[in-house]
Amino acid sequence: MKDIAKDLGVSVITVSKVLRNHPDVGDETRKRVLARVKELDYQLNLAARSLVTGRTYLVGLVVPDLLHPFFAEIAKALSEVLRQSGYYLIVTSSDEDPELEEQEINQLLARRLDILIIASCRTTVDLFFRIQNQKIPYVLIDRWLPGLSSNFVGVDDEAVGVLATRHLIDVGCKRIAHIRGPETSPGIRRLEGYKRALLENGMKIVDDYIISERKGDVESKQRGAEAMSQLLTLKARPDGVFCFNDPLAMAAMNYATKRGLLIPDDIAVVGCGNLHYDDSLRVGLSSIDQHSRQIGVEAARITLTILNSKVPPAPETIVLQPELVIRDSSRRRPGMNARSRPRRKK
Amino acid sequence: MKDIAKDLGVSVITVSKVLRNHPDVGDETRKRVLARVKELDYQLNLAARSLVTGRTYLVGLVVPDLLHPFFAEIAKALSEVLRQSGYYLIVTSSDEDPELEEQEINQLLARRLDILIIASCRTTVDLFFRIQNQKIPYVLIDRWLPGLSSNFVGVDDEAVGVLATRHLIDVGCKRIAHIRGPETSPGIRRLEGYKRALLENGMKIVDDYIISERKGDVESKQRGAEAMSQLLTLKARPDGVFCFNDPLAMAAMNYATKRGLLIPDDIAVVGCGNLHYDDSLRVGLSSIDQHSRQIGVEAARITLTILNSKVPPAPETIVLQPELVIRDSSRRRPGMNARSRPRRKK
DNA sequence: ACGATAATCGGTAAAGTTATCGATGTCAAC
DNA sequence: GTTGACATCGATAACTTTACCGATTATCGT
Repeated sequence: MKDIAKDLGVSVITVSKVLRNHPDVGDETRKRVLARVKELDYQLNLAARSLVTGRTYLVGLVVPDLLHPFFAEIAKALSEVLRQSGYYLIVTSSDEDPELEEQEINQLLARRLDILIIASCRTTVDLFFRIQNQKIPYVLIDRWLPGLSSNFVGVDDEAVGVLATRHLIDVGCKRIAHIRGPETSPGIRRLEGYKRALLENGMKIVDDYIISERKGDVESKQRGAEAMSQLLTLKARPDGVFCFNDPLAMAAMNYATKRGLLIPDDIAVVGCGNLHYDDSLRVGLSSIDQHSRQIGVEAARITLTILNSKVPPAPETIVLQPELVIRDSSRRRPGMNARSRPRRKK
Repeated sequence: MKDIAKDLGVSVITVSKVLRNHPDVGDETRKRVLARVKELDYQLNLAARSLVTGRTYLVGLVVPDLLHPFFAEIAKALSEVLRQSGYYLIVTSSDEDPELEEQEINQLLARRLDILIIASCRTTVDLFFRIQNQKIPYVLIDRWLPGLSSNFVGVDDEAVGVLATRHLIDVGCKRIAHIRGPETSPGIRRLEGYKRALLENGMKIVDDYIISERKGDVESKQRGAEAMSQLLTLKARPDGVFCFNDPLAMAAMNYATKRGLLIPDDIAVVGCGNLHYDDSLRVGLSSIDQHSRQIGVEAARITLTILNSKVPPAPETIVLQPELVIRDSSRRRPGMNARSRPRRKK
């Protein structure tokens, strides 16, 4: 900038104004500056600007897993919307590790991002108070924490559990299992929904039918298979399973099929996520759509509202209603369910 | 930092040294500083540091589509490796739009990232010369451009085409089609591999069997269906298809199945990407593994080499060899191929 | 006790940009 | 000719941190 100013016989300030489209500069001068800028293909230093303005135009996104289509879709939607307002996304993955998540967030705080969007795998609120201390706003997505009043965008996870379980009941399942998710709000609430649906329909909650996540479970392929294997050893074998998410459901179905069971006749399956490949699977997977893209869009909207307002607005909470998408994995063919057709051997 | 220094009666410089683990400071002082830092939970301003040191410890990643598991996996691997050396990833998506890619890259240049990693959808090299002008190093992944000597990590795409096509020939296909990818190096080279394999086996190249991508094609679900539909109208219907990637292959298979064809008996299919759900599909999808994770790891390695060396090292090129993974979509059951079994009515 | 070496600390300047406000010039209106 | 309004431009200081080198003290061998 100094060079350009010297070359043109104007001041650095004027050059700066041109670069910011500040009206306070003559047409003639503006043209000359822009010409020289292009000539040198000069690149502004945004780090220096940030230092002065106190804004980085960077939005941090912390997710447990970038590979999971659910989060990838949110990231994509966020990125698209924010870009239009000149904000950029810096994405980090916590790998479902609370420690790592803390480190990542510290790093983002040090970089003075304008705002953070977090799908947290933490179970305590202390870290978020620290964020608030730094006066950096944040929006939670997918998962919230009790005792924390903050912006939140996600799906009604209890409704997810109810919807899936009730559907299994509707198609005639009598012994419904649940392969549950982690100890964060979606895992907890979907379990609650599952329980509520059972109770509302006069069914008992059987502990053996609820498969918990063990620590260090990451690979859903293996976990789904193991969970299903565990269910199949039970004396009163379940005839329906609600799985926390689609990858788990897929793995569970694969295992059941390999063991010779028919889906949905022997055991019906419902997942969650409504991933794009759900209807191309060996057996089309019934799933609960949680509107991932919409979550991203809404989070972006809240983000922009916060960034554009002088004083921090009151926390906003957006809870989307999930939708059931029925496919073959839970479609009982009439007169063709487990009770009416000859039993198969093992 | 000024406050901390004043509180403790030391200079700002000393505080700065402590924060950087500089040895040039006494144990006693170091402890006192660290204590006060924790007390105020003071956050370093990395933007200011960048201004002075000229390094941001940020790595830019530009991909055409974050949702595509291939790129998501690369992003994840990159992020994991780079993090260990204190570098962070800032990811942007170009949506396969060369214009948008240029804007994104400009933005990243202005932010003075230490290095860029790019899966470019551009067909000209001018932009890359501009990057070189800014003295910012970059690594290309997945796609390269002719006339550009730069770092590159990717798979041998001609081998991909040869491997897939030769396999289809091996299982007895006589009329092999190719649903091709975009006009970037992988699309071009895989097509070349396809052609070479045909010629080497004395087969003719039939233009009608090569389905090109039309401009603005993004949704592979629809494109796969349309491409397959186009192939099925041909008088001499193909009995094998090599698809540019797995999502395309999946959509093509779905369409063929819906039209009553049997896979692989009526038409065999091979994709590319070896995605994790490939063996859970209605018909397990044979695919070419392009070692996505490995690409990420190697790119990270090169990146770190560049960042750690004083003078820019000579460009490095890493070409991984693809691997064929055979599943049902191309497994001809003996005595059960299209020629030996009774024809079905359309 | 002396100089030499090492350990510890700090002063100065600089990095690239922008906010704020004051200065100058022009022109029309009265 | 004075006033006011408007357009255009620039000087100063500030944002936070670090590189470089010089200054001070402590330690030690002889």
